[in-house]
Amino acid sequence: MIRLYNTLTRNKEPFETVVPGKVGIYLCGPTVYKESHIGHMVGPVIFDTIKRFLIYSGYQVTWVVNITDVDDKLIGQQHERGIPMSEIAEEMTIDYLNNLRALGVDQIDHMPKATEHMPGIIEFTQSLIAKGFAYASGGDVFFDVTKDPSYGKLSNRNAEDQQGEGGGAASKKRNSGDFALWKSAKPGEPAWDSPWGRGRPGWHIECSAMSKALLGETFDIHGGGLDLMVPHHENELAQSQCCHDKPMVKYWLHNGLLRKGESAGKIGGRSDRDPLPADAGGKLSRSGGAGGLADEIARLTGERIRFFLLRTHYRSTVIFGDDGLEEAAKSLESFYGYFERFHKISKQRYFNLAAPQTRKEGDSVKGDEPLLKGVQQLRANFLEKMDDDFNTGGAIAELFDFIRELNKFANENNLDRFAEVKPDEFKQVFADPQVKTLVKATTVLRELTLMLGLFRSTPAKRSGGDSLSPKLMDLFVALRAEARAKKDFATGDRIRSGLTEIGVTLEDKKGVTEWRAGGSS
RNA sequence: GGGGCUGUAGCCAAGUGGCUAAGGCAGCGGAUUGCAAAUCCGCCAUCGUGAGUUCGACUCUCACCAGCCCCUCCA
Repeated sequence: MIRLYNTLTRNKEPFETVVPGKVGIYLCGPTVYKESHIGHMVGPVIFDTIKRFLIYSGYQVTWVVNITDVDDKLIGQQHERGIPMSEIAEEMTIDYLNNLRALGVDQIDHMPKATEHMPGIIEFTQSLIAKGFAYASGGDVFFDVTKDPSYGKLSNRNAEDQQGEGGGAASKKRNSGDFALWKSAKPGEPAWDSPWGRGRPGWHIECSAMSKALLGETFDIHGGGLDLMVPHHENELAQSQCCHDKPMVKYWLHNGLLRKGESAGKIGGRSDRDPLPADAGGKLSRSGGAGGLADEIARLTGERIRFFLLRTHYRSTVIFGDDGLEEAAKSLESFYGYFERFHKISKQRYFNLAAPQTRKEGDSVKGDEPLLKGVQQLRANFLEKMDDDFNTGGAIAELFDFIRELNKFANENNLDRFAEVKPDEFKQVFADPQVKTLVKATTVLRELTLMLGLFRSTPAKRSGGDSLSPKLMDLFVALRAEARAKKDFATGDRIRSGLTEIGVTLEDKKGVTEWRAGGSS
């Protein structure tokens, strides 16, 4: 049974969908006024994983991520850059989509834009006015927070504690905590016709209108960064609930925020003895200059970032820094190393293994071999962790045990001997019972890593560079082999240590020497 | 001031009212290796502090200490 932590109740609750077998998920996406930063990827990566897991568990899932393409910041950019808001939005949406793709996020079903839902937004606003929850005032429309007795329940605050936006609009409001559903346009600002004159939607109303349009009045999961809880989600919740007179969302999920740090230590828990390094900390924000994610991905690879994010529970605060990233890279090497070994032995690519797509299908994979029994136990552990509020960190831990079991099996049965089999003899490899067992067990691993959206295809960069390098390496390896054949180990070691210095690792396996470049960058 | 979160080994990080407190990185010892690398085996924490509840707490309660986030735009 799946359980998840609901921000609304501050408890882990059993997962029961509104409609049996179906799940609707709404995740708050970015305002596309500048390039995205790594923080924007946390929600998408975890929800991409959640969706994969839910599908695997037998649900039919619809996932919506909105794009906010009209808002004050966009207007600010329009003025600053002298380009129409729509062009900026388009440019930054492309940037966002590229980043998502690089991190393996491809499960989103709908990406609605605010500007394409104006009728729904206006209708929603009218409805709130008609029901007495909102009022028009000087071309603006505000939600009256005093009309909603449960206002503030998500963050457990009183309406009085909310500051509201103040500023120029303050004089038009009844209460300082009231927030805008519709904002009148100043000259030169993008605007749409409405019953209250030309203007644009407030920040929160689009999510209420679009989630209603695509997922219905009550849907299952609403996600977003912790920083959106106040006031964005609080206001969304108030609008939708007052408009429909029924709960908007069953489960509110909030992911923790990333902080930036170069060589940062852990956050908290250091008490008196070990204060946070000075270069750690600092929140990520575009207004604070964060961005350039595309470059970062190019430097680190999307898979490493995805793995890094999934290592930790989604609700934790995480410091995004080189220490953690390097550790993630080393961890990934264990997996990549095994995948290569697996290929040499079995002649099959891990990335091509056809694994069970559903839990039920996977349950039916059984075997009496000790390896398979062990692997099934690890799989069960893995799924138990995922069932428990999508504990990807705990689940990944099981994967390391997986790799160890697999390597051990290969060691104990000396399966590396198959690496030297010539292509015309592959038949005997395929027929070998132990190889078959290894393939079967590895397929179970594949089943699980696919769910995390990891190791879906050949790693982007494992060995380095241009076409000349392999040829040069062959030469070095050959020279070293000659030296070693003559017991001239000094020369052999000289070659190896020299290569190590420039980042190339040599591995002497039975009969052959392999080399590896790159690794962590 | 108000609302929340966190504090587990050198570092990162799961988890539980009572079996040996996951896993990773680093380190140490061993198998293997000409030596390495890779792989495998083993070692490495009493869970911020104090008090309470309990037969029993790291896990529950309270206090304290430390850190972080939100209450302004923010994934």
